[in-house]
Amino acid sequence: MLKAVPGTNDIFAQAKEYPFQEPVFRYILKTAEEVLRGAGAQMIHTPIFEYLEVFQKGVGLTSDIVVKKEMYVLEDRGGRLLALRPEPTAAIVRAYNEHGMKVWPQPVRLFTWGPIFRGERQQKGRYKQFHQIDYEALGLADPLLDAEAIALMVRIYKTLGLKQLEVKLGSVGDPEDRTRYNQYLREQLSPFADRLSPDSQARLETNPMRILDSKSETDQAILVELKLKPMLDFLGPAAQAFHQQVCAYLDWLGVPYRVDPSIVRGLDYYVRTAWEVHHARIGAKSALGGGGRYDGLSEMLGGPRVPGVGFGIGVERVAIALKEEGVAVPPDPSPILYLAPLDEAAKIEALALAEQLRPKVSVEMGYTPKSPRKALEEALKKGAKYVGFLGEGERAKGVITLKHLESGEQKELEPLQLHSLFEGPLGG
RNA sequence: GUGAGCGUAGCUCAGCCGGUUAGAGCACUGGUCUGUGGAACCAGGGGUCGUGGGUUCAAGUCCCAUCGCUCACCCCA
Repeated sequence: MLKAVPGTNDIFAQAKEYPFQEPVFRYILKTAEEVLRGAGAQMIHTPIFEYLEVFQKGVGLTSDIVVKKEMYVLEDRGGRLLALRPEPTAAIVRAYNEHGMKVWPQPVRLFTWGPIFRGERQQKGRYKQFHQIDYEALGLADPLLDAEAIALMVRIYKTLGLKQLEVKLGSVGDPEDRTRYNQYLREQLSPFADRLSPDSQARLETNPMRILDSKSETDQAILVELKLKPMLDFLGPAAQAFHQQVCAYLDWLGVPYRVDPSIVRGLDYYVRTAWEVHHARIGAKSALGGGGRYDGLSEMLGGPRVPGVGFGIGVERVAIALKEEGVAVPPDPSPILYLAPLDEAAKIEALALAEQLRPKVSVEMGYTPKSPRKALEEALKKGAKYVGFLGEGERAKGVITLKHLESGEQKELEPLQLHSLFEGPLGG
């Protein structure tokens, strides 16, 4: 039998894996949408695939997404290469440029949500197709926007009911700063090159900063031994001031964070502010989401200089965190009325009545005639408020028998009376 | 790509030292109960025991291979 691709999930209410239940996803998306709309951001949906170049250039040639070939690439009829989006930011910047949003009042603040694709092997909290909520503030390079983005992100988590959060804030500096830092790291680490893990030896050339968060024990031992200075010590005056301003704004807002000098982002386009929000119990990957500033991204895509800051929230990881913290998620709504046909002829009568009452009243029905007892049990399982019986007796009198499940009260009503009953504030 | 653990009903699992016709609970359908409350009892449907090969009089059980799943590494959400 064919199965879903490993690392992808069917998301529906009864799904066995708790976090991947549709009501949980809806709760997360709805909450995020309320927070972000409430903050004046506007929803945008970009296609889930773009020309490959958008992500190649946007994400950076030394990023793992490109280097390790984690993008799903497809070929269009004309031979153009397309890619399923491995992250949303580059596509949003592309859209900003394509639609001339630079003439709008700046900053332009956008958000989106949807599936993201990366060719990775599945494990807990990591999937080939996962979902992100994404927020971007474009067109203005002000640390106030960085602080606001962090505050909004934290607000989303808190509104959802999460408590065990930690914001790790750092700065990756400006490109010049990073060049100086990488140079410093190469100088310090080169003498130990042969003792480094193979991965890290390669990184020594391409991106020495990545060595810093290597999980290899020998690498870490070397790092500890060398007492390397953190990136933050290499910030130029501008980046330094910017970082301090972000911190000051966060202090002013009362948003708790911890400065983490070792924060390194996986995507090449980040400059200055970089942060991650972590949660205690998500499995090996504890990041609930991350964000940063990417002032150079637009130019990498061949556009004008457009500063920007934004974040991505991993929906699956938030779902796992909600489960771990035991946060109750609103269930699917129950029907108000359950119509129970008691014989064959009543089936169409029930459906016709349901159609008349819908959509004002949420009506479900039994599609197979059953004994009143069975019908009652089914209505209870569905969580209905009322049961309407339609059978021989009702047909003769032109009524339906309506029973209120909680009180047990029951009366025979004509269809018109039924309509007016549900006119009322709660449906009686 | 690498490593480890696990594959028996839709789900959770039991199945001893290899031994007759492969089991339980949940879920589903029906009956007890022919027009009234989630129960209980009874019955029923549902299985290529992941797949292929080997050992054996005999394999769900032992051996080999293979596939799948999960977790972890790398890295990220």
